[in-house]
Amino acid sequence: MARKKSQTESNTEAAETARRAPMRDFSRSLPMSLLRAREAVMRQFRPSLRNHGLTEQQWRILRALTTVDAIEVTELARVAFLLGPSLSRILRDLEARQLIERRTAKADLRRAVVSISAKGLKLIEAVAPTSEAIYAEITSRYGARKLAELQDMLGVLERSLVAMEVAGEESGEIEE
Amino acid sequence: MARKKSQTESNTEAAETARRAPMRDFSRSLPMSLLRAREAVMRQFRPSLRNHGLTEQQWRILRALTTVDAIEVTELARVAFLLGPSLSRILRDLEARQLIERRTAKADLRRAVVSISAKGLKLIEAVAPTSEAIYAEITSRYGARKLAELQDMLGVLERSLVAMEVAGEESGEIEE
DNA sequence: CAATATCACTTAACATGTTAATCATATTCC
DNA sequence: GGAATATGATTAACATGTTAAGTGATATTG
Repeated sequence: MARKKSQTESNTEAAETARRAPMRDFSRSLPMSLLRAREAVMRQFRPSLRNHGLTEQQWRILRALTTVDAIEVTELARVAFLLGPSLSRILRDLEARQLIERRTAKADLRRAVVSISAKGLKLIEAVAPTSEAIYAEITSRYGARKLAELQDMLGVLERSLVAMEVAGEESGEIEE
Repeated sequence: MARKKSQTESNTEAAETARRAPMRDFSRSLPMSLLRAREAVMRQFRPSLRNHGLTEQQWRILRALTTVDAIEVTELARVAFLLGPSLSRILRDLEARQLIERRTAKADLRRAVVSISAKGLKLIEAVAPTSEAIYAEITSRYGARKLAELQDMLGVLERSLVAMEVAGEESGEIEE
């Protein structure tokens, strides 16, 4: 875990040292690499979405809804990769803004079925050109082939971790 | 785009169709690939961190602090890849839990300098073995070489987007 | 068929992400 | 030197991430 300073230290000097060569190892961890890469990508999209009054997650949901006639909430959560509570809140807001429509399944009153509204479709169509242009620019800068390869590798990584059971509960907190 | 149902459809059937082959294209976008990969990785670490009363971000901060004697808040934000407001809140909490120490720079009263406390170091040392074991397991499953290659590609992606000015303000919009 | 478990959300509570505004100190420029 | 401006950090406000608990509907079981 990177050697620490040893004895009597001057903090000013240490701060200067840190400014010059700061924590190479730490910032190279896999989670950090993924986080920074994703942030670099999303930084490109956010301003455009914001101009249309949409957050990243709201856009994910509307975008997903354009590819189906209707979909149940749980399935939508899976596809848009959102947790239930987040999705619940966002759907409430999108429904209030009349960008989506929601109704209850007749066969099972527990289930709600969601679909995009005409207004929602119009909004998506307004945003899509810019988004696609940005995506094309990213692809062009990074290289289409390399991009496909990267996504393959990410998919493999994801699948190789699915089987890996969560290792967390080492120290016995068995109760409950 | 996954063929849609054709004519007279019962919504139940449509939902079933979506369950089987849902939105391949959408879930293959780069942001989604990165998000899912990162989530797959973090899912391994979160339970262990949680057992020690730490969130992912709190751990990032403490971990970063172990590699320096002291560091200014802005620099810490850069290294731990957190926005100022998030860091501000987290530092307040970590300070209240006496896991870090904070003091004001003598030369510039605006700047705060943060360092990890003995208690914080002890906590990190308690978490580190499990974290390192998980990281080793991930590396082993995915392959060390492949992992290094993936991180290289992520770094290249990140750097190739830095130059890409944010769309929506085509370098025109100078001030205000 | 009634008690119970399970399921599909939804709410609650707290932590962080994100942008804008604020506050105090530093720096610049006249 | 002092007003204008810039900078470091925090606070505010709102949206989402995350886990736990709640609610109503459906499935299971005895």
